[in-house]
Amino acid sequence: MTAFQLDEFLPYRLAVAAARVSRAFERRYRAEAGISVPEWRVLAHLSQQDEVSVREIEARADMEKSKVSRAAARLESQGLIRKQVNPGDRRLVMLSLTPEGRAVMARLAPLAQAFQSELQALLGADLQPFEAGLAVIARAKL
Amino acid sequence: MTAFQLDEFLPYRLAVAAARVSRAFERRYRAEAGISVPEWRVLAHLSQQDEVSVREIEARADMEKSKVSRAAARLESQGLIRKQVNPGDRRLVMLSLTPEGRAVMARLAPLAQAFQSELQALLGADLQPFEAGLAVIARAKL
DNA sequence: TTGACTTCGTTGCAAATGCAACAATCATGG
DNA sequence: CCATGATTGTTGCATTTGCAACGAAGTCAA
Repeated sequence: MTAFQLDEFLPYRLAVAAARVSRAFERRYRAEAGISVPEWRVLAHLSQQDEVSVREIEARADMEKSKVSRAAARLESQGLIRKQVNPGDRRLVMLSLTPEGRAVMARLAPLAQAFQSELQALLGADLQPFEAGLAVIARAKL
Repeated sequence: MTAFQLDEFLPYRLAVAAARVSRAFERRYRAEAGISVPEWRVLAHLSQQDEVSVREIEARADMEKSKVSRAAARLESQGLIRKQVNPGDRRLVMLSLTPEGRAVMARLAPLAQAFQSELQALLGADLQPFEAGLAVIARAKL
């Protein structure tokens, strides 16, 4: 039996790559806006959809609802988002960007674009299949 | 200005994919051996190299040294690894598998192989470029 | 309407985490 | 030899995390 090789183990390599990329990008927006990863994700979600409930972010952003809830609380106390109870279904809390939050995203979006471009250049010809792989994994039932 | 699309943001997609894969695999070895992700990583490293210091694992496994240190402490108290001071350089702590640890890895390695095969099948023709992408990211200076 | 059940978001709590500080050890230059 | 600085691993501490429990709100059927 050949010994197990962690170096060639896909979940491991994927985790390491993701952590590296995440940390690198986090350094940039942390320096620019002083927010954490969960906060960034919530802001980013809100920037592409005006009113989103905690539940929806949980489902789409791969975050525990308590994580979303706490990130939202911090963002609210920083004045970047607003939380309001949905009148139609009072269990739902609708999150939306304040003008300050919108301004922060306006500064962050170019950073994100630039970082993405770096990554794309790095991947070169492998970019398309790489993205396809990510899509497959995101959809797969594991 | 086109709105920022989190769905198409590579770091985000990579993080989500990695987290999904990690959680899925963790469920399996957790059920089989009752260990955590950091503990699995340490064990796996030790199974491919007999004696490894905390420092080496830190460097290669993308883990904080305190994380490695604590995972090693737990594994030692479970009787899966042994810690001994390196006589040549007494700052170094050499970690190695006990027979019990080796037995656990013997049960876990086939699980890992099976999981890897699933992933490879999932990725299909995209596998090679996908792995190439991971390698590029792992090497890149971000 | 009532009562049982579900869904949503928050919170308590124990565990995990990252970072800085630290002691122990080693290396290096004088 | 000594003194200074670097390296290694552990620990203290504040923060973050995941999970379960919970209250509030909604649904549905009888």
